[in-house]
Amino acid sequence: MKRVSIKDIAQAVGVSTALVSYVLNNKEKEARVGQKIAEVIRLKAKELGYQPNQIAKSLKTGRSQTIGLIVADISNPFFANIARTIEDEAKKYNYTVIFGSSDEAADKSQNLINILLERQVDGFIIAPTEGSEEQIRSLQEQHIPFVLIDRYFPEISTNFVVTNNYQASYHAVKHLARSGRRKIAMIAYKSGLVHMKEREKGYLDALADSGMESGQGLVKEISYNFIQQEVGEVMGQLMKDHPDIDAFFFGSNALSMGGLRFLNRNNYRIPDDVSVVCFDESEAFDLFYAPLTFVNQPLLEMGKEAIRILAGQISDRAAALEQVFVDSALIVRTDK
Amino acid sequence: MKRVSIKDIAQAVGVSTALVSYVLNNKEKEARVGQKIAEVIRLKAKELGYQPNQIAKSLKTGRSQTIGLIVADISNPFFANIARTIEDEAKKYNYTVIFGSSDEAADKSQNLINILLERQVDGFIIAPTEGSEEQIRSLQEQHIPFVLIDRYFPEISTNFVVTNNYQASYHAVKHLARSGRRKIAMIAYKSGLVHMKEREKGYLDALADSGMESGQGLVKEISYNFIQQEVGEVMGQLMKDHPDIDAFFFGSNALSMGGLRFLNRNNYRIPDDVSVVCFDESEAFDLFYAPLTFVNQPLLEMGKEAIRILAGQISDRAAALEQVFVDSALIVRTDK
DNA sequence: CTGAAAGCGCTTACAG
DNA sequence: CTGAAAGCGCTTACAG
Repeated sequence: MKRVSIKDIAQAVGVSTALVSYVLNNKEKEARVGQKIAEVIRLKAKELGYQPNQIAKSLKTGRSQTIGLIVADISNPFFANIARTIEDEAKKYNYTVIFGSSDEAADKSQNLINILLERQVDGFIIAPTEGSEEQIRSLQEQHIPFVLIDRYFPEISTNFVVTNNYQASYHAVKHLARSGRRKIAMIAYKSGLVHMKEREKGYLDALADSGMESGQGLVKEISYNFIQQEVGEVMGQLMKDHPDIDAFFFGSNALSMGGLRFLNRNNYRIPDDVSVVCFDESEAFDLFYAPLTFVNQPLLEMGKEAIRILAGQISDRAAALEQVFVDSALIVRTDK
Repeated sequence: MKRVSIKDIAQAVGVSTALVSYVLNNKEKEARVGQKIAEVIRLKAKELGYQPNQIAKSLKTGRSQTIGLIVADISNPFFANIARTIEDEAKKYNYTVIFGSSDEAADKSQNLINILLERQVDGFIIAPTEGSEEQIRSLQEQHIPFVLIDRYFPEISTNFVVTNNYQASYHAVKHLARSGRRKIAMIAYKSGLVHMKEREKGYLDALADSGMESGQGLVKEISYNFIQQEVGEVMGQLMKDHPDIDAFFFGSNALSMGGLRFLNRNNYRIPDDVSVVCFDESEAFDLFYAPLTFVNQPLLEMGKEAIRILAGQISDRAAALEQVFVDSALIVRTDK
């Protein structure tokens, strides 16, 4: 059962495909198509249940109206939420989104980029993995529009939308210090990526500015692929070496989950034994026995900005780079 | 900067585009292309950094190697996890996935289907919304491959992969009864969709089989769009009307979250005041003060099956329908 | 106001 | 073993 094409309509009405194309794309004025014939064409199109073939359109116009979204893992709530805002925003610009999960692995990222490029996406939104600098540079050389999200490479001039990680982290730790905590540990990812480094830096500076001894030995880095296993070991060791730790700052939502689980299992009470601040929200917090303070990234705003910038780059390759730092809020929760 | 095409390679090597096409698609044997020339072509392709244009390929072959995934909401952990398994499985079959969220609204679903159809997806995986029967029938009439997931329409013969909702629900409630609960309420969605209806039926039958009075008055239905508001009101009213309720069965992950939040806020202790069983897992359970028993759907298996069936339908439109019921496990958690 | 025609980048019989 | 050619479904100058 062949789908109906522009040609079918043209034949049915008795005009050329050119007219049909103009009318169906609302270019009647530019093409000065007759009023009545336009009406007839439109009617026939509806009657036959015509659906434009976007693939054919793309081939001709060089625009697929599709964008590629590469995140670390679509099943991670942080990225799932980002994906949703991007989906909604993209729709407003008439874009459809193809997504892929890189699992923080450069080779998977490269593979995804290739596949999406073959699919002729008009642009990318990418949460770049460690070691993907060359991939990003290559995109740049090919003049393919993209905007990085969540992280970026300081040494490469690109569009990006990220939260102000340093500041968010600094405030979070300052908050702990102000509420009287004197030995604050941080659990982070083992990653050279700027977002994590900035979070660590914010933590360290906040310690220093609060007159605490350098936290160097109190920042622990976990492998992305073994969070659940490593978090327990690492925190266990930390508490053994430093029984006087009185607060934890968790560098991401997955780290928070793992860390809180450890604290629960080992019967550390929050906030009596240790205080906790988490980077990113989790719906799990709502059910936790203690109110949890966390850094709240404005996902909706990030998604909006990313699409806005990308759409701008697509329609004008010469558009100026945009580097957006959005501010995260520290949501302080306490009812004691 | 034009991307390099098959024509560029042909010219550079001095052969026809036909040869290049055959070689690059590994059809040298069928086309009996010369060994050496094949090698030269391959080399030149690599040298020029050739990337096939999948759009052009699609137009010619009528296959986009793309599948459309329609879920209720990609930011819902249940669907985000499904999406991930589908992404991974699809890749194995060389498919790429475009997704969209319907928000359980039939008009959005229709809109998504249209957009994806225009994009020439080879098939769909759909968690159908209430009232989308006609959309599904229409897909069927157009002989477009698809498989429903999570829910289906009993009155329409289609492929689907769903969990055995009735059974899962029945066991869950039986479990509560066996552990001595005598007045079990259920919080469900207001929905005519079979998955929710079956869950309610399983609940009712389990009550009856356990010698409890009909639970009719103890099933409450919440509007999808107002969970957080309604759940509190509804449960508050329930507890007022039936102070002797000693257990709740929550019909979905979002309902569980809302319900548990209500219990927390109102200081009902689990399991001392009320017992709870949830449909679907949530990472929030790990951090909850009490061990939570839940129905665990095998998402990975569901994703695998869905793609397997869809791929089968795509390559053979005449393939027999497949209706898969996977079994969910009741994960009993208790350390008291 | 309208039509004939080229062409987007491929694949694939067909002919030799 | 290889090339010329048609055609997938569109858009868009160009000519009239």
